Amino acid sequence: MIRLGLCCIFRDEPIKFRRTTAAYLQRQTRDEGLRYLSEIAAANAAALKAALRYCRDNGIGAFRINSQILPLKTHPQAGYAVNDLPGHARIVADFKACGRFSRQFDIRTSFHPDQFIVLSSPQADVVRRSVADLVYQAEVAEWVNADVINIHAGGAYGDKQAALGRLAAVIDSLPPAIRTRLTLENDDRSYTPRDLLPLCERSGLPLVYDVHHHRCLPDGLSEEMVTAKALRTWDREPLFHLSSPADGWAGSKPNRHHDFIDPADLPVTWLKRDLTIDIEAKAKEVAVKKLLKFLNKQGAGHMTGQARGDILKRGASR
DNA sequence: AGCGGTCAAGTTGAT
DNA sequence: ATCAACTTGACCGCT
Repeated sequence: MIRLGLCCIFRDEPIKFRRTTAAYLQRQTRDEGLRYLSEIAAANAAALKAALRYCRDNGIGAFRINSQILPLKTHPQAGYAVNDLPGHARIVADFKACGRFSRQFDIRTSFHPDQFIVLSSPQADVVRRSVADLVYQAEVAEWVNADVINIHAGGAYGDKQAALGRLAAVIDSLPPAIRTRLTLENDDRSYTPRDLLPLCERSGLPLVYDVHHHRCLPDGLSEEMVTAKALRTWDREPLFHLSSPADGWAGSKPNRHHDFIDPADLPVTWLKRDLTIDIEAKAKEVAVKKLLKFLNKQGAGHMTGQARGDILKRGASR
């Protein structure tokens, strides 16, 4: 029932995604740069396939794809169209093969555009560039069968309600490829579940409930309450986030992520339901496998007969 | 071959 | 007023 998700990269497994920098590209001719970007894109499509295969083979049910899978795609100078890349047909075909693999083995994929993607900004150009990046990520999402593009609400600018109003207006203007995948996540600085739930309910956007952020920035709503409300914003399998604090809850910086997940940080109300939990832990696949092992043991421990093993959608022991 | 400074972008909050 | 912290390494220039 529960599936655990791995975020973007591996700690031990030799699966790497490549990148480059604008400075490096700008020292070359346009053609040389595009050839280089094409190599990286092809390598990243291969790495994604390897990542999905790893997930399948290790009982990991979801994989978050780094937003730099096509590096510098929308950079003002170094940016490019897919069709500019030499061998683009093959590259797109490779990504689409990842999409078929994802469907075939039920490995859910998602995107999490980084902090520069801000739809609530009062600066029109910031919003324009953010939307351009979402267009790119939605294009790749179509290829690879990703059903979630998850963003934060952005800055508060001293007036959260005004910022949320701008956000809602931008959301309404987005093309379907983005709109149908877009989700909102509570953050640990400005926007709590209490802030976001009304917008989610009104705009029909699912809430990606990050319980770690909620613990860092509480809003008076209980975890049980937010869990229940967030579940209702989803028209498909919900996706939540989980992490543990690096130095414990009493440490100086509880918002920093630990290498692993302390099972005590997993809300009990999340168990035994259809749910994707993205594991934000620095030990990456090692941390996911460790939690899977714990949950399997746990599931077998307090359940009997037919229910045995059903706690997890995908078993860890293969 | 290996090391380490640097990397497109926005916003906040700590100093 | 400046700058690290967010996700987090991987890359590229230099020795």
